[in-house]
Amino acid sequence: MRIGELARRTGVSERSLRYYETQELLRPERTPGGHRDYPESAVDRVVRIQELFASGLHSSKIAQLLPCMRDTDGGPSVRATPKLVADLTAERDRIDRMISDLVRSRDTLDEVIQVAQGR
Amino acid sequence: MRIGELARRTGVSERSLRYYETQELLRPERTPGGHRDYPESAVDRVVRIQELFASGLHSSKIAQLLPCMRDTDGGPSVRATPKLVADLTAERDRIDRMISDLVRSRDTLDEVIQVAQGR
DNA sequence: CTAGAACCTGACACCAGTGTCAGATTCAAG
DNA sequence: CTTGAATCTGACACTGGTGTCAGGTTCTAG
Repeated sequence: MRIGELARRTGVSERSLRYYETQELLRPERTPGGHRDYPESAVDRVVRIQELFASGLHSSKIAQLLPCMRDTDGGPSVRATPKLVADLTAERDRIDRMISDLVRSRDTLDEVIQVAQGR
Repeated sequence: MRIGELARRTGVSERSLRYYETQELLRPERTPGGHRDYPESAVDRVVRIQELFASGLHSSKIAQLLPCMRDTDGGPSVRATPKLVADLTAERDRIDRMISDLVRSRDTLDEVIQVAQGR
């Protein structure tokens, strides 16, 4: 599929999809004329990438991580190196802390909203 | 208390504490010589501010939000305007979505870590 | 063949909180 | 008083994913 359709279906801008390619997160085929041609599996992959970006991972970590995920492209999943596992574990813990912050902030907002709306 | 101690106790840099002041998130007293002098309650307040920043709120929203929180300084809490309530509700929903993303990312990382570590 | 939509590359800008440095002033202990 | 630690203001840089624009090429329906 072409970049326009992929953008539409994932909600990610064409600009970002091209950026992902420079970061080696996506490797679309090319038509003879040079247009990008993505496989169907790219949709899921892009959604995953977006989630990981939203979670604060940098593109280089995501690039290392992707080949270790299964169901990415049906391909055999590469096993993460001990170094990468250590990095990912640190990210995991950071995400845990971030979730805690978010929950506290949500509670804070809820309280203010509730107080403001009548009692 | 002085800025150094506040920084130490909250884990927030002095640079950031000064920045918070320009954004009107903190309003410390000043010594005759011009040094900042924070009340004890500033510690909690700074922690809250950090959580809110970490949750993606911008300083202007936080500045509007803070006076509506209770326990901020023992002072009477201002009631949020309908406009502000609408904004905060949108933020709340955004935070909810962010938490969902984070949980999914955490699950992704957990799976890769688990696969890599023996079976 | 042709027109318009879609796509290409490359470049510049932005955001907004934070790090860091420089040079001057204030504070507090001896 | 002196001296070293702490603080002050102001300025510049960075980060890294994304928006946007320009100028050119490819695709596809009629």
